Amino acid sequence: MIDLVQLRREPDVVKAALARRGVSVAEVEKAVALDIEHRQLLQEAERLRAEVKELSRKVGEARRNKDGATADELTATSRALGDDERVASEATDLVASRLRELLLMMPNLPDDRVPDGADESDNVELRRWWPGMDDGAPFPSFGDHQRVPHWEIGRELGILDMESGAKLAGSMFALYRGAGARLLRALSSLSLNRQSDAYEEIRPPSLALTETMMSTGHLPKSADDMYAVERDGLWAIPTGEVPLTSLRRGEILDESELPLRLTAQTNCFRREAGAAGKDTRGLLRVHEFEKVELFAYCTPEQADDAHADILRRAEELLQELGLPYRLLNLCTGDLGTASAYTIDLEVFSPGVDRWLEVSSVSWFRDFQARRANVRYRTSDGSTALVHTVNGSALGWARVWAALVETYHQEDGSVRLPDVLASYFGGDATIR
RNA sequence: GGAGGGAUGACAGAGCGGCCGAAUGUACCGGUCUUGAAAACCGGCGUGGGCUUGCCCACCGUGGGUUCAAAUCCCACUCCCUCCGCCA
Repeated sequence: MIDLVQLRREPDVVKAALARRGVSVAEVEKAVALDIEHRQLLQEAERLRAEVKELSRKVGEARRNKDGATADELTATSRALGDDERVASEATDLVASRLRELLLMMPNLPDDRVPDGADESDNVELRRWWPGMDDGAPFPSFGDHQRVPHWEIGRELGILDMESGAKLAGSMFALYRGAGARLLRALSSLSLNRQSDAYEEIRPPSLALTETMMSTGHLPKSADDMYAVERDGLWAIPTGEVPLTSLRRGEILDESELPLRLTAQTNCFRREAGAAGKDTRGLLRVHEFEKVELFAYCTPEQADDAHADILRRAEELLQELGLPYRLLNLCTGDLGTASAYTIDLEVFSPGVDRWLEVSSVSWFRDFQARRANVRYRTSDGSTALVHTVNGSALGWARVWAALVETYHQEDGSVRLPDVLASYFGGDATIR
């Protein structure tokens, strides 16, 4: 949620920033007007309530003094005022909830570093990495044996069975088997092992309350993209970010705890509404995938470092796996609702000949912290909202795809990088 | 799923419907004392919001209700504990 105080103080700044993200000026002005109206109503309601309280105090006093006549008179007056108070309060609450609804639908203010743009085609590529580039090697030219899509390799080797996934849960659900399943497990283990020096490992529930989903900004705006367990009022988490951000919801952290870094491996559920049929072959886009998330609560001053640390760790994993990738600075049109600044990592898939998003490293400023009400105690004793940052390290379905294609041998086997060998009993070749 | 008990400030723990935003203890912060520390003593010590910055309002698990007045009474829900049932 954006900062109401900032909206009051510098409405033009907010209007300009949100206009970059396609929020109309009229929308912002409506919020400003509702805020003014709300405060006026609030003053009146509180004035009446103060009077009722004062009268009630006097009623009690009169009763103690056995002055029944005065007490009855005051009671009557207070009762009438109470009716007025109720009306005023209801009017106040109505405006407050309208304002809240409006604010909940508004996206975060984009950072200055975010380029303007309409959609993903306007994202700005920052740089690329590939094995050997430091020694002057060119971007790899992939052989014909690497130009085979992962779903074909997966079927050939019996390690990926999309048909069975569909049989069990419908299309766009994957089923890994044998070495394919083991590879998935190895990737999560590898990542979690790499993060253990600085990030506490968490195993959160896969389902979340509506309130939990609200805190990250996934609800109310993106309800159609979430799986709902309606009967119990729960939602399947689309990312580990959801439970991690709410882990300390409503709490005041001590500044000495920050940055508080957490990591979690979770399954991520996404309905991908409207995506049916497009770029959905194999593992390109699935309804459920495994991901390791990195997350930090931090002070505003720590946010840049925390963001850089997550990005570095995600990059290091891709480098260890030897997969070429690129970094994109997301433009205003592609930025997630809650994010102020996001760097995407895309791995290259030679078999599909496309770049695949495997991580989004985002800084949310205090947008999520305001919704989740996570604050910290500063050294001078006051409280302030924390900043949240998070990123994947990594989303495994697409990494799995890129690995299988990149390391596909001419003889049809897949020889995985040595870093994974220990997870395969020493020989990470799938035949 | 059934029966019972509970939920109050950082923690522990009081709180006959009316000077209760809340006793007391611990922790914490400041001070006195001390060579220093401990102990003792003194003082301070929740979070939001509004505006005329001095006041007002809200918050005692959550949401309703009763009342002139609710931490306190009523209803529903959630969570925790104990017991029974079921179960990976």
